[in-house]
Amino acid sequence: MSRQNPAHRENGSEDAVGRPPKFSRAQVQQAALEIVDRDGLAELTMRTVANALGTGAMTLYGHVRDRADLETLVVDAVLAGTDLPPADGDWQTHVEEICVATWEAVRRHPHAVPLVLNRRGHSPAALIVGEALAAALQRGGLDGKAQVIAFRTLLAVTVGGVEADPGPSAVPAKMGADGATRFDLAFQELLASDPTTYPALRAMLGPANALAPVDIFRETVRQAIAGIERASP
Amino acid sequence: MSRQNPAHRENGSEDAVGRPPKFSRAQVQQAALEIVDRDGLAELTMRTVANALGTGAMTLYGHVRDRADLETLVVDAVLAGTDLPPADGDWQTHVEEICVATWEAVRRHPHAVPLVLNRRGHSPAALIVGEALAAALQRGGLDGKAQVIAFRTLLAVTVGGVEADPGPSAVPAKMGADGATRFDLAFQELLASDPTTYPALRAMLGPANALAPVDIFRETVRQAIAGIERASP
DNA sequence: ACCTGAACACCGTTCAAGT
DNA sequence: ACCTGAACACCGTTCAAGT
Repeated sequence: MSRQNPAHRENGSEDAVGRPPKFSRAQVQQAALEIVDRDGLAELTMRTVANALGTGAMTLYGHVRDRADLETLVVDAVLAGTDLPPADGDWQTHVEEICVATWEAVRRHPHAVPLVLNRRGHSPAALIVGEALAAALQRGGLDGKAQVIAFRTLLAVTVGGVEADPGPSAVPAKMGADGATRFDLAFQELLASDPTTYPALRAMLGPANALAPVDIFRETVRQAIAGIERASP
Repeated sequence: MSRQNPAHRENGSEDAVGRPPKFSRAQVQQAALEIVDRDGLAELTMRTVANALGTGAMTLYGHVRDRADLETLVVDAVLAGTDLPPADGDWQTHVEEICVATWEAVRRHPHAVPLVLNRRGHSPAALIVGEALAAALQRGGLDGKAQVIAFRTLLAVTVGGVEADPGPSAVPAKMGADGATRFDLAFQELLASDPTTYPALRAMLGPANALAPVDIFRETVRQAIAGIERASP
């Protein structure tokens, strides 16, 4: 997992004569994720990560290309936590479980959500999840165009599901650029500040708050799968 | 549009004796969006926006609470560009057109996509789009739980659709924290760098690249609607 | 009331040295 | 070969003045 840049060596493999590196890229990854989970996104810094590893900021550049690479490392750690289900049973259930497992993995790290949205395309772990999803759709008999559409629908539903409701994030000590309150809360606040308009939105508030997030998400995935089946019966 | 913080006065309404403000919040919004579109996200700065308006950075704080508020202003401008369709014809087509219109509005500002993902919950313009979508679903006879699920599905598909393929962004002069290459490109690069694994993903590359982004997106919306219909016939 | 420069406490990253 | 402090060119924002 997470071998991002071939130019950076993995682990303690000292080639030639020099000293072995003080720590591995995996340790950088773990330290970064811990900081994000514990202190929030705004605290993720070259300096804070280096400090957690007991070195100076510049030492990180032996393991990480730049700040974007560090962020990718965090995203990769989050997505690597996806508990992919075995490929048995009907393909519909299999697809559903893959999406829910991915959603749950991201939800375990609410502070990392903005990073996941922006950098999942660079994460090798995202490839593994994507491959599982694509294979499940193949197993369902979809091919070519139908498979591409279905793949994009399910990816969009999963990513969009995380984005809309990234989970209860403890208010970070220092507010990140992404804001302390997440979408749903902010949305409801906005709605509350203008109580005369938006009747259709307001009518949904009651039913929405009566449902558990995971149930809402699972149902959106089921509806997506139903739509896929109907398109390719 | 975009009255975010009641503490900040709109436009040139000088109350009492003092001098009138040199510019309006709307002008800040326009200047910020222009910078994002032209120079990319990394160039959006209190100082660059202020400079575009011919003042010092601190003057912005009369119109904007902080940097996050400035970003919300950009998001609001993007979403306010949504060309909402009239509410006639069948509700399915109406819903489809709302989603496509939203997707197109965001796609007109590819550099702003990360901002939209992170801050749409704070945008009044997002409320307007959401209300239109909710009303269309009501018109389709959905109510309570079914409406909430359908709303979340369509929102997820739209947001996720933008995220997965935010459109061709001219390489910014200075690369932003979000990276110059967008998801799809990065993903294909990653895939190409490991040509032995991920057969199911690789099998989709051909069909995927043969389809126009808008066609893919429209089809995912149609499938989502089909799934909604099946759940609430 | 509104504007604004100076200054503060940060960033990511380059550079030039250390061992 | 690997590490690292100093330094550079930035940030967002506070503060204390200006008019």
